[in-house]
Amino acid sequence: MADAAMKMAELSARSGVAVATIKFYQRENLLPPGVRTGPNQALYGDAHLGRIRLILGLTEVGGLTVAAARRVLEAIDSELPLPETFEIAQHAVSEAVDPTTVTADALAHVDALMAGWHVSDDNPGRLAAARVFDTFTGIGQIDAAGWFRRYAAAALVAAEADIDELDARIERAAKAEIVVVGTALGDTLFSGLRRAAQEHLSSLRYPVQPASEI
Amino acid sequence: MADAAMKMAELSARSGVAVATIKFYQRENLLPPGVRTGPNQALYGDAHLGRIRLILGLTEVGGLTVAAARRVLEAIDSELPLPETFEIAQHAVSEAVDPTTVTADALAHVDALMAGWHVSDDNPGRLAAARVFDTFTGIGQIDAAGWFRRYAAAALVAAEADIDELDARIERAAKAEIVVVGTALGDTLFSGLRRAAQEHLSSLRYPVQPASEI
DNA sequence: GAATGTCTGATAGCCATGCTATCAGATACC
DNA sequence: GGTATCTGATAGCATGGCTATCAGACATTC
Repeated sequence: MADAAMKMAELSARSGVAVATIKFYQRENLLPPGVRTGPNQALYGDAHLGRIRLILGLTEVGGLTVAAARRVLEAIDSELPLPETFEIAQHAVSEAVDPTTVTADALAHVDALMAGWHVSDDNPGRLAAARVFDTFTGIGQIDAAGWFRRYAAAALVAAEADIDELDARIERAAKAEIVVVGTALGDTLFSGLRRAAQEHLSSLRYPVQPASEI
Repeated sequence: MADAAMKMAELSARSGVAVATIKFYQRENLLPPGVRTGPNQALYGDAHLGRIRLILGLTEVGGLTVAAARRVLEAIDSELPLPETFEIAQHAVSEAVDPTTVTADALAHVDALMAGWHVSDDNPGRLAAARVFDTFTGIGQIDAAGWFRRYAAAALVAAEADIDELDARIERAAKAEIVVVGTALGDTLFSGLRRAAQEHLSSLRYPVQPASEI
């Protein structure tokens, strides 16, 4: 199974992705070209197969657009220092928030939560959190400060787990991949686990009684 | 400002949403019709304004599709018991995961994390988490168990905050709205805060040095 | 050394989503 | 009574993510 060389048809069969779609990924620069063996022949290897699986993970599971996946994959492939790779991944998975659309009040509240954190002003997450704050108050939900504080605590736990995973890798390529994958899939993982935890806690606190009406 | 009655043009101006878009929301049953005062005249109130803001929050900030937002709004409007409303909101914000696409192994791992939790087998979050597990191992990242465990802890913290917010409301309508909004926006909030926490922890652990490379 | 099948890049098309533009007729209101 | 505005209905448009088709170049088998 080591370093199998194959042509397009086999790559398609093994990845479960249609030939036309693989070509689409190549056109979009998500997938490098094969090794050319003639004007219209090329061979693909296990690296291509892995790359396709990574693309599917980012797009289908992580919910990234093709454009975001491209930026993220470029960051992996680059030889940029890790912090830059991290930053690119963060920007790719966070859809841009126009800074002028969030209120100063919301930013102040969010910054208060993150007192003591070293976070740059244009961190995409900071703006996204502030926008959630604005949305909450705009909808008429007030007193969300406690909710926000506890989410910040949860976020810190998750981010520590992320960084520890990063530390556990040695090579830059492995670190870069875990940064990207963790950034993209961490959101999906958390939201899944939160749903499960909600059901668990809800069933504890609101036990289902016969003919209950609340 | 109480219960202002207005026509379409004013509703559009006050919400910042184009008239055609408001009509689109009505067609899609996101927004109830106005109070008809003639064959081609209708009046709208503050409830419509609030509803539009809620729609924008769900779609633009929470990232719901129009179809998902419709399901969620219907759940709010219904007089269903709260647990059902919760469940609808959960399904609406989680894109469906085909249970046959996740491996038994992944489910076993996820279930091990949630040992002691009361979670039904078809909880969408459980399946989503298992799919992330599969994606992780399919990409060649192993030993993610520690990472998963810590995310589960974070999810529990967040879910507790969710349920406490719910308990803080009294009326069903308020509870239903916080359930829906919290479910939809909680993911966005967390992902923002996690990004910020990542930058914070990363800067602590990998201090930027002059000419550092890694 | 041809016949048959497979590969290639390029191009165009398709479908879903989320609006947006236009229309014709009815009403508001000065 | 005349202009501005409202109404629902319908059609159109932009983007994203594929997917189908094509003509021409190999490859493989006999």
